[in-house]
Amino acid sequence: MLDMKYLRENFTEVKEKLKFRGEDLSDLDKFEEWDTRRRELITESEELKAKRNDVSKQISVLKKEKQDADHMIKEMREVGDRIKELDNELKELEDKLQTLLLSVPNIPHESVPVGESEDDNIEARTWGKIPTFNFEAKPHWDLATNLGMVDFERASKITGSRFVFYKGLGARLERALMNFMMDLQVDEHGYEEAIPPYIVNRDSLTGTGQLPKFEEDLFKIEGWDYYLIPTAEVPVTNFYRDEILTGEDLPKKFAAYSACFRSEAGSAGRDTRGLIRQHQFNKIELVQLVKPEDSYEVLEQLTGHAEKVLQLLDLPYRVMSMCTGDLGFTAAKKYDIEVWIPSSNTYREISSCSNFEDFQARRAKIRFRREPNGKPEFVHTLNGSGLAIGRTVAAIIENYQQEDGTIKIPEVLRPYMGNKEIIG
RNA sequence: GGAGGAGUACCCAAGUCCGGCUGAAGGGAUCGGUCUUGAAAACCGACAGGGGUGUCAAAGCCCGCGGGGGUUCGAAUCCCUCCUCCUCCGCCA
Repeated sequence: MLDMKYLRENFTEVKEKLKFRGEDLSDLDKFEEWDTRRRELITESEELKAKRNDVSKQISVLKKEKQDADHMIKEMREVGDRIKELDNELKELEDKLQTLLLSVPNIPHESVPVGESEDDNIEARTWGKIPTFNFEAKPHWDLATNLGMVDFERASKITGSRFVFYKGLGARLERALMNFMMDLQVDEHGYEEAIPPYIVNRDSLTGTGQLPKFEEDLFKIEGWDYYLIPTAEVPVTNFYRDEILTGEDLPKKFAAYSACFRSEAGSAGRDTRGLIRQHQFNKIELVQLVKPEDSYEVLEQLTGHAEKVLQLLDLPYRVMSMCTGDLGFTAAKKYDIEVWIPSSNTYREISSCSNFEDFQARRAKIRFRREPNGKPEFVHTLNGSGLAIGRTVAAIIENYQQEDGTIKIPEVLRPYMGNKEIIG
């Protein structure tokens, strides 16, 4: 959410910057009119309230002295009615204004490349050597199924499409990665370990920006105003919602393990096979709350923390800087980390690291005080996958496959896999 | 699921029956000071906070006693509703 005062004072400039996002901004035109009317209503209502407060005190005195106050009471009754009218109109208007503000995307940072689609994203760097095979690389779903690591067909029977049943060394690999990633982020990068609720309420999803605009992407619990989390970002960022931290509290760094649930509305037919696009997947999520002046430096660090996982697993990847048209609704700046997937001869997103500046903090009212008696300021929030575990499994299976269909286990994972060296 | 109880500021807590100098007491913590070689103790002082409006800035004003609504000239106090927490019973991983 943008700051109302900032929007008021920089209206044309903000509109100009948001244009590059390629989102529909026609509603924004109503802002100035509504904002003006809002302040008119507040002024009139508050003047009357001041009067009422004053006269009520006089009435109190008169009553105590056993004097007549009927005419004042009668007058104040009318004032009260008028206040009620004004406040009703005000509430209606503020609801509309709030809805409007909640649907305006974040302003891109000046370092974000201008562009319309993913084709305009800029490659920031690449790492690792793309493997060459002297045989035809097989897709991970065939390899994993043949090795008894996963069962897609039975998952479909049990639930439906876009679900997977991990078993045997597949389940073990998933669990090994979970522990490996968490140990790295906690022990080496200083994050606090977290396991959040997988079900959250509407306020939390509004705080991080999934609601009100993107309800169709979520699974909702029938009969409740609860939703399955699409990412641990939601419960973890909301940990300090409606709170004021102190300057010394910052930065807050969480590494959270959770399952993630996504309806994948609108991606029918895409990535229908394999582990890439599932309704449910596991993820280690990095979340940081920092002082505003630190957030861009921290974005680089946090992206590095995610990259480190791939480096230790020796999986080739590239880092893409998202252009204005591919930023998403909430981010001011975003890097996607894409891992090499041999069977499709391309890089696929495995992590997304974003700086939201104060966009989420304002929605969720997460603030801090620099000095004991200082004015509260909004923190900056950041997050990034460190990493999506299902996609990491897919990448390992494909990059570490051997001609006979077995999979070499990356060395750093072997302690987590009973010191096995090969799945086969 | 059944029966009770409770939410007041950073923490504890009075006030709620009986609406009006409560414009929220008191204590602790915190911050500043005096004293001291330094510290502790003691004493003195500051301390709702937050939001809104307004303004170059400010003053002023409005709203704030878990959230929302209502009654009233006037609500921490009365009414309705929701949420959270606690105790007991039942059930249960």
